[in-house]
Amino acid sequence: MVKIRNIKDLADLAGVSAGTVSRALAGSELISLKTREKIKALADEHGFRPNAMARNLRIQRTGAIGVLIPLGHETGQHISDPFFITMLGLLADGLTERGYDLVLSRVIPTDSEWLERFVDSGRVDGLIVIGQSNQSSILDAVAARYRPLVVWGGHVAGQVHCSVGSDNRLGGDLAASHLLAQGCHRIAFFGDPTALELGQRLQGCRDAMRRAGLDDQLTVLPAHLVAEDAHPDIARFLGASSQRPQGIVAASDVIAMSALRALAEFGLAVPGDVRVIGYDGLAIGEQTVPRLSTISQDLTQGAAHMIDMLLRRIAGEDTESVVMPPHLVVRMSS
Amino acid sequence: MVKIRNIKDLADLAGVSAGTVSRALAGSELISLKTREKIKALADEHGFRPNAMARNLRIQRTGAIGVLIPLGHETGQHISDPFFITMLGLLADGLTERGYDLVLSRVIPTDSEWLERFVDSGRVDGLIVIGQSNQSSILDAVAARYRPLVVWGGHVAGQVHCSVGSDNRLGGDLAASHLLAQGCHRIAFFGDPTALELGQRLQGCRDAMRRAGLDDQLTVLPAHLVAEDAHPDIARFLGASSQRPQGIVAASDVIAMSALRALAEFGLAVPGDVRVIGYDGLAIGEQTVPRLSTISQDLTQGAAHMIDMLLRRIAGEDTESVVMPPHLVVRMSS
DNA sequence: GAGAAAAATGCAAAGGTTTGCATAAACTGT
DNA sequence: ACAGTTTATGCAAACCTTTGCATTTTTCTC
Repeated sequence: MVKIRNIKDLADLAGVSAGTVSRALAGSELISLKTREKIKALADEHGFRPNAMARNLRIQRTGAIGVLIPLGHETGQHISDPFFITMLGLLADGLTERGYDLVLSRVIPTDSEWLERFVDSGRVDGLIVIGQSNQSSILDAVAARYRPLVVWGGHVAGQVHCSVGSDNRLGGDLAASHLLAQGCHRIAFFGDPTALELGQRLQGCRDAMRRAGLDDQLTVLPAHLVAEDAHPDIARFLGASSQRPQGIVAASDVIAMSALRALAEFGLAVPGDVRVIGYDGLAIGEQTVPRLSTISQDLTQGAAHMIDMLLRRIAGEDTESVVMPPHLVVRMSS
Repeated sequence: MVKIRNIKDLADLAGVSAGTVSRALAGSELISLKTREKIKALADEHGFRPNAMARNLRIQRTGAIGVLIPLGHETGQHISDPFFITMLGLLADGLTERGYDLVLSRVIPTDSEWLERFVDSGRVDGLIVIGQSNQSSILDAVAARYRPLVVWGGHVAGQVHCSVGSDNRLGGDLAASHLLAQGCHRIAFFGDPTALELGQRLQGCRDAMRRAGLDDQLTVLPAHLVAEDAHPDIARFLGASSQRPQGIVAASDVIAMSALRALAEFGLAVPGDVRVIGYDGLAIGEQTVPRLSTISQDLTQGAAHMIDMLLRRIAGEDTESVVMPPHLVVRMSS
């Protein structure tokens, strides 16, 4: 049995031309049902699949979507936030379903060209960036000339790039309002507002505080997103502040977990002494002690939106940014 | 300014041949330094990069490594275990460093061809599979004919595929021995032993129990790996068992988190009433209340090993499986 | 059964690189 | 100034498909 290396080999074997084989394998109606099935059977038998690279070159598409995770506001290199695997899983499934591969790349933006490089490399048909981090202007610059780009994150007026995300400001507002309603006056925000989304969440907290006439009762601790780094900062903060906060709005569920642990170590009861609310609505929040209240974002829908919009952009359409409503989920920590 | 679409355009512009441009951009010594720099400058100026697909076709490599996560023993579709994002991050970094893209795919093995399909698609130069799940025999079958394949997971005698992982049996043994040393007699194992690695961890527990003469004091609760699903099972188990375990060996840190929460809800103190130890050594274990004891595996080293071995396999070398020693990390939960 | 229409297949170009080999240009030494 | 090297560049094949158009084969109609 000869080894079938390409379409030509199979064509010779079947006694037809290469073009016919190509069309037959693609299921083209141009080829008679009889030969079509004969060729398919032959291909199956020899385990032959047309070379993907040659195909890509010819039809001028890679069949791959790049997913980038910029870590601009991260000092550490690690990234263990379950948020990302949740989002990645959803994207991987959705893209596979649509016939695309997912090319993953983490980026620590040291220069301003990290995105250009990827775009120009021609390795993907489109790009999804997860989180703007502090790289909004670069995203805008590239989006101006490169259409198939969709970003998970916040939306601001005048933004050039197309984004999908929850209304972070509203989310922050919901979180702070909830704590205020529970009787907290002094509130602390844990998170680095340099990142666009987190800045918006903080803004939302400010809104709520202002409405309550408690503008000056909000303090900010720019804890790092990275769980392992956040804890010392949080511990120091709780130890130092003479005016201990009565409520904590954490910019993510993972930061909230760090907060829960630090509070436990200080012997403070949650929600008795301090109330805590996270952000993201991850599954892990169900497993904390006490179970974490949070502002949940619908990642399933978000991922679906991103994929849908990206494919439309690849097809040449234009799409508007999407801002989804976040939801307050009250569990045991507040 | 004309648009440079390919090497030929640039060649015409520079007044040289396409071959020269190709070599110049590749930095070949065959081309004089002068022309080399002139061409590079010209390429820069026009933002030109050689077409990746054409390149791939010509040199017969995709420059991509597939990373598959089979979810064979999972009932649910979700997968939020931080283990994966940690591993994925390490792999992404390592592969990027070596000039490879990472193509991610989650697989729910419904038939026996999920792996064949990916291998034969020709979209990648090599494959890393994370976790054997219950698909060991399929991995073996494919490994017999497809060399560039490395698997994260357990190792068993006679195994065909090349694996990298920690000594799960030893790890299970360490965990159980530790609990025994703390005075626990009745021990429960939380995890689905259908998955190869988890089965080995259970085996290790059995070893330790046997040495202590307590073979019959070990019970098994095949909780699902998925955090959100595990909790009800665990709660039911704790509620039902007349002989409540004094120690719990969880097959992963995430399962351990579920256990911690369930115990808290039953009003049981950890480690006072029940001692708990997890497996993986993830960062998240530092953030639980109480901080989680665990068996840690060195994922950084593991990822490095997998990449190294895979590249050697791509180069045609042969490689032996690697079994790394796990380490007992005692924190507050045991 | 001849001619026209329809159906099935073949031909060859195009997609953009890389690279072995051939050729041309620039040197070396005498 | 010339033969002999060395160095720099050009040529064209190869990588493997897909697809518009040309051509052959089949089917149908009268």
